[in-house]
Amino acid sequence: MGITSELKDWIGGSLKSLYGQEFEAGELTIGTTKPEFEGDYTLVLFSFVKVLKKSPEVIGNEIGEHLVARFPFITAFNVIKGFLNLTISDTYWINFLDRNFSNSNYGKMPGNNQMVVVEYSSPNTNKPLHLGHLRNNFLGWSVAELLKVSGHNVVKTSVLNDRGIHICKSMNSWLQFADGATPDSTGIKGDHFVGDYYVKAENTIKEQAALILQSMLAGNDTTLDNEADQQKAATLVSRYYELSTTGKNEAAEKILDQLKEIARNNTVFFRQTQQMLLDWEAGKPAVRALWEKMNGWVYEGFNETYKKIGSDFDQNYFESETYILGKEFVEEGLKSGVFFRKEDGSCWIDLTAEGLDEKIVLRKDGTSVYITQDLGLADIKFQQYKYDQSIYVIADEQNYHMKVLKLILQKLGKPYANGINHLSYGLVELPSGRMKTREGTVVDADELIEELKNVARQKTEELGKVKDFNPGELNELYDTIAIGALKFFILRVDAKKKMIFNPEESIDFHGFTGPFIQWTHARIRSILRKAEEANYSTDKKAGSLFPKEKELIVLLEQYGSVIRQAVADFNPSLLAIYIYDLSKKYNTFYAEHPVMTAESDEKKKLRLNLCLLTANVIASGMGLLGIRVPQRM
RNA sequence: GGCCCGGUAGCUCAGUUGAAUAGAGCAACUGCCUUCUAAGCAGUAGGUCAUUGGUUUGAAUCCAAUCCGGGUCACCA
Repeated sequence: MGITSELKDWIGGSLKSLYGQEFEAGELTIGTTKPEFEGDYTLVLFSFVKVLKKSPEVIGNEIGEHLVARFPFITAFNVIKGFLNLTISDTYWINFLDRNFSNSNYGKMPGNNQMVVVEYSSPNTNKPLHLGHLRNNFLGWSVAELLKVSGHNVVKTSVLNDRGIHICKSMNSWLQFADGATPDSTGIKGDHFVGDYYVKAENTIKEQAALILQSMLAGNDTTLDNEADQQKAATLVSRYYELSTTGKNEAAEKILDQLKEIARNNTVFFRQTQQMLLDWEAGKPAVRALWEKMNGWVYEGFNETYKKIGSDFDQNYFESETYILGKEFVEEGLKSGVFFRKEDGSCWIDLTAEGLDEKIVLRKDGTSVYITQDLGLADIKFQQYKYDQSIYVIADEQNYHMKVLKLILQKLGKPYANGINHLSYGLVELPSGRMKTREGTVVDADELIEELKNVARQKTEELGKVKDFNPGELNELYDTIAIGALKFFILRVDAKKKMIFNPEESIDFHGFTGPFIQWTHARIRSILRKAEEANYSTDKKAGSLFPKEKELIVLLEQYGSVIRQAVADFNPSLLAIYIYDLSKKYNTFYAEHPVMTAESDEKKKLRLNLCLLTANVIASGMGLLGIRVPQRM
């Protein structure tokens, strides 16, 4: 189970027999001993002082003596201030290493029959994936793997946002500007190809809107095609002039924004796009065919990128199929009084008692809104998988939405509501702030990976350690390093926090990075290959450990508890940090102790086992982050 | 404005449910490759943990207030 919980058991036993007091495991604070003190693990004594009415020194000595007398694996103790430092015997650690060095399942937990659905990625089909999507993909994939390794059954799902006004913009743009061009005819990757037409659409709307705005400000509103807009615009324009002539520029700006919005909605291009959406909903064959064709291009592009970054899904849901869902929920909610209908026919839920607002669940025209669709999808997922937990990997912009989703399902008395969890992650920002598609400040996923591959190639050629690799092997290595650098860079930071990506400084290959860990692994493999060539083997067992050897084993022993913590918190960064610490520790050990030329056979054997277990834990841990480790680099 | 999240070294980030002198990497400086891969190791320097007050044997961590930054409160998804 892990040395820490074992120690807690032992200490709990000592406390009971010494003082007749029961303590819960949570009441015992145990951590690794700071390097400047003697010992391996440390118990904090302050919390016992009040209950036991003795000084920490006395308590520490009494517990220490009791433990040393009862457990041969605890060989020594010392009490400094309020801390009891315990030394675990070398034999304990050597035995641990013996038991696990060749255990290929080290760190894995047995199955627990829990079903977990993880929804992640969920892109729009009108533009290629960018850095923000990557964080989502890496997190979702890694959390799913962490759940698997800790014994859960996992289904990875994705919702493709494949319909809506944004998709129609790309379609309309393609019709007007493409002249029949396709990804094949141009050689452009499908998702980028469609994304380019989306950008063209936005630019067209912007240009047309600018003209309309100009004309509105000149007092000419005939370009607006309905009276309501004309009146609204006229009022806003006069207010705008009023504010700007009296120097209230900030308020005037806000009015101008509203006018811009009206102008956008009145452009010919936008009107056409709206009509297209209506035609799509009516099932007009030509529009549907175009829609399918263009989405097909995007999927081809996505699949290529997914393959490159290692994302995979057991089940795809399509918004074009789910957007009508959830209406039966509304009926059900109205009947049970959880929802109510307003005069205009729209349906709502009142969440003010929970400190939230009223939330609409059905439009007055009877169509579903976002939250309604999600209610329906949650239900479909449950029917399909009978999940114990359903995890949504979604950016923290949607914290409120997810809170509402769970709350509504709870109010409707759905048994699966409590299993809904939001893995909320912060946005990836540039030093200049948020990435914006409209402003072209988005870091494209494919381009970024290509750049990193180039850096990997350059660096590898410089070092010249794999000159015998063939082109295929080299390409695979560059992929491994580039994706490793990128994934580690993103996964090493706490998902909840927003992170800043600086494209100038780009992603490093030294220090606290993926390539450093990959290189450490390659370095270990190199030793292990040498040992294999030498056909080395012995039955001799070492009897004692050097500090660097012991520290490494102590760290290796913690792998399982790190995984448990990472799963419990849905937080792969704990694992990333751990693997880095382990690599760092190994390199320190490496610099101090030779393996193949060790001072004795038993030391050589011990260190080879240490190398093997370290390599296995690095490979397995990196695997859980979705990062491959090379044999050589 | 209501609600939510954040503020730790020049920069990017750690800091489990409060515990010993707040840690890494990058950038700067010093050593170390005829010995298992130097994408490394060892070391130096760098901090008013946003501010103020409180709780506690003990606070970066908990509480309150203030300041700064972000998100959200759509018949968009």
